[in-house]
Amino acid sequence: MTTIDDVARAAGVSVSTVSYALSGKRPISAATRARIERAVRELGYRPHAGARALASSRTNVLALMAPLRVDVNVGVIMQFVTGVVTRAREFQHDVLLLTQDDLAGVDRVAAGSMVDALIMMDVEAEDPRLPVLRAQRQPSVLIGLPRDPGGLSCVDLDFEAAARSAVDHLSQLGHRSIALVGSPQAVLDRHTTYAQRMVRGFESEARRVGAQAVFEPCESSHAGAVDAVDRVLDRLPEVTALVVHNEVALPAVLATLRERGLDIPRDISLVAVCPQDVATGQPQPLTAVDIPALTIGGVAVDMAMARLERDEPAETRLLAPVLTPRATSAPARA
Amino acid sequence: MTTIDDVARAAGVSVSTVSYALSGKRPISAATRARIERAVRELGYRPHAGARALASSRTNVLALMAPLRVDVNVGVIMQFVTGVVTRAREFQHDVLLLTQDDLAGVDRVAAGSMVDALIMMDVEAEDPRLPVLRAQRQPSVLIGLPRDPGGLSCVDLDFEAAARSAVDHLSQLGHRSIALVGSPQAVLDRHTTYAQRMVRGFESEARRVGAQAVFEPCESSHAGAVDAVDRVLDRLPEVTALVVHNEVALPAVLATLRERGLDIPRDISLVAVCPQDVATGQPQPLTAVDIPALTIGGVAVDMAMARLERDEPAETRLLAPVLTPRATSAPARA
DNA sequence: CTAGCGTATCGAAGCGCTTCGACGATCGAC
DNA sequence: GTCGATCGTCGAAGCGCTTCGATACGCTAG
Repeated sequence: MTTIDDVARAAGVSVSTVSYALSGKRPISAATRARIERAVRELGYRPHAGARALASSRTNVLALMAPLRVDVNVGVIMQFVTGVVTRAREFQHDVLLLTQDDLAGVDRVAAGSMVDALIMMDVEAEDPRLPVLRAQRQPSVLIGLPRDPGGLSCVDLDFEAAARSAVDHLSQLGHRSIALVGSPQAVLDRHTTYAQRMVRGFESEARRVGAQAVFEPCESSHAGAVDAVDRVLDRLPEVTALVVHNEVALPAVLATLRERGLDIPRDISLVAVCPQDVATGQPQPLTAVDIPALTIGGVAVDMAMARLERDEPAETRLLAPVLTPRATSAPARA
Repeated sequence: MTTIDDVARAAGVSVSTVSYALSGKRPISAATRARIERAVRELGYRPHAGARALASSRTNVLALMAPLRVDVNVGVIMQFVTGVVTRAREFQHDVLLLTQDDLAGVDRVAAGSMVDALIMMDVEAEDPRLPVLRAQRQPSVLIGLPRDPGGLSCVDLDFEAAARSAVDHLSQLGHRSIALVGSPQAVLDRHTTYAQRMVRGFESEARRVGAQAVFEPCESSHAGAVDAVDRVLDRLPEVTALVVHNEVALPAVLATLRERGLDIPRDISLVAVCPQDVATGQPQPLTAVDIPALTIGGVAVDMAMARLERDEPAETRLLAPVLTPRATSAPARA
């Protein structure tokens, strides 16, 4: 292993000069810097991460807790993760991956000084990890919105507004009977707030525009989708529009509607709440409110860095929804 | 931050005694050990990862390079990752996540001593990362099979055998005209060997059992699936069985067959090569060769640890395929 | 001509841990 | 009663880096 000592010797300067040349924390003459850079290149020098962390109490690593179960929406999670990793790299940080259920992991990596900050996905209303996060000296950022952020930064899509904009869009097209096919019951029971915020926005906006509204949770499977659609048709036979907030069930929902003899958008309009690539990857491009997972992941990193580098206080950011009309929404028939 | 010094003082012993008590590398009397453990607990002591890495040249971190693009099969990747993270924890290791394209990342984390070993997914025949991996002092494990492993450990499903067992199963049911709907052309072009091994196994086994065989690549989209199915029906009108090795296109393939008036398994049998949960999560449970992604991820960690702890030499492990007959394969009609 | 300043560099301390060699005490064997 | 092992513990060195204070030098201002 080549160390900073080797570099210093090769460049004919002291160790501290090398350190300052590489970090830029003190002025170094152009000539000296050049000699050092040359030595670094020729020796293939890489600072030892552990030594650096020990001396500077900065690790240049971020922890990311991701739900690695298969029941949740894998695609969206992957995008969050990608967003985090990509943006982290732009800040010279690497990402340590923890599983959602690894409560002890938070303490291990934070108290053990393995990371500079933590990012946590899929937060629940009363998430048991929150107190643990608050106990650490490193800042953390939540993707999602607990009941009480209390000192932790949060970022998420404004699902309430997303639901409202979906209902609004449909209402403006003349629809008066709208159903929400949502997250699985288990997700609601878990008090994952995005699901609840979605329902709240849906119901309040329907009330405001004077539309009939029913909400049905939907398991993330083919059978679950069939069930949910049938329950909707049963509870609200005059339904002319659907808001679907369940990427996994989406294809099955579409298929079931078709099987029930309903044409989209002739008989029934549909607005999905899902990532853009899911919306455009279906047999029919879906009118949808985008879930900008990549962006959200990136913003989470930005927020972590803001606290780290300029120790800005914790804040909550809710991203405004963007609805893109595509092929699946049309005026209600008179 | 509480340090090992604090613990030593609290327990009334020297620093080295604390270290030995915690690592177990030298015998410590039960009484002393108890005092130390008590101090650790009361002070909430956590060893500083960087300091430990510096002193011991062990980081207890594994690097995992995962393809975080969306075009590949996200679900399977997630399972690999989960398998790796879960198993790594059993060896007291954490996982640092790198993106596939981050070639410099390999050098950064390995040469910078951030990790003890590297695991790389989605290996191509002539992967440009291989020389970089070979240049590091840390061992690496590939998930996949390059043309020349040359000193690197490899683990993967035996896709050639998987294809053979699928063809065999169909052949025994009397099918004589079999098509393989496979990976996207882009994956083949990239020389991802699992796709090639699949095709090779498919074609050789079809030849052996004397069945007609055609292979069609298939884009991972609805349109791509429709295309692929139509091309198959066009090239081999008498086809009675399909092997599908493309989880993303799977639902669309099933839907297209139905749309073309073909009933499964009455008119056409189907064997998928996909993770078990995908096979059983379809509208109809699929006869399938399991891709045991979780297991493979775990085995990758085992192999890394074997080299680390008992420095065993590099080896290649191909997991034997398991075909489970379900609802989509039936005897060919006479 | 000198006081004072900014610039470029150096030396040394210290970050928190592991590990090696040493040492006193205890014990069984002769 | 003595000798060597064995056991439990300690002290100190050292892992590779950052950072603080000091220093040396060349300037400019007065």
